[in-house]
Amino acid sequence: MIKKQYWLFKSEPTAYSIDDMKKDKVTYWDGVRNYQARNNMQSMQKGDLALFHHSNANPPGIAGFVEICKEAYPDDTAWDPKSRYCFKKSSPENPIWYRVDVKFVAKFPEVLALGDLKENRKLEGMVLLSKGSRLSVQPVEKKYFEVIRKLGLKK
DNA sequence: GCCAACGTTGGC
DNA sequence: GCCAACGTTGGC
Repeated sequence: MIKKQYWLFKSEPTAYSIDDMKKDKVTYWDGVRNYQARNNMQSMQKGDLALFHHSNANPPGIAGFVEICKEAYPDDTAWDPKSRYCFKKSSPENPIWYRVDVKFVAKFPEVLALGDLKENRKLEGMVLLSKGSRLSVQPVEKKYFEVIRKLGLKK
């Protein structure tokens, strides 16, 4: 049994929100063009859980969570010249970029606003809350994940 | 819309 | 391999 890991995805709700996720049930998380985020995706294992964060939203915050249902595989939008995510150095022989499939698990009744999370002392030290944290795919420690899951589902 | 923080690019 | 310039992210 491999130990379960926890993650966080950021998404702009105007582009793809938790409601889209809920409607689609399963989606592939593509378009990631940042090496650190990619490395995180390659570390994901089937069954891992990931928080779903709304960025550039009002308010920004965590809207629910999802489960990884397919591990990293090449993101073919990277060498599709028609894709807005096209990346010239990428090709089927040398994919560079990867994506994972995720499955909807839960939408929190209310978004957990970033401002409130920052004031929660149980979440001190969480990557998302550190200043200037722009990474779009982040690891989350289990203790933080559990605190957030409880906060989100309790309301 | 501003701007701080961070990543990437490219000249040297 | 340094680092300045530039682009992007994302909270506010």
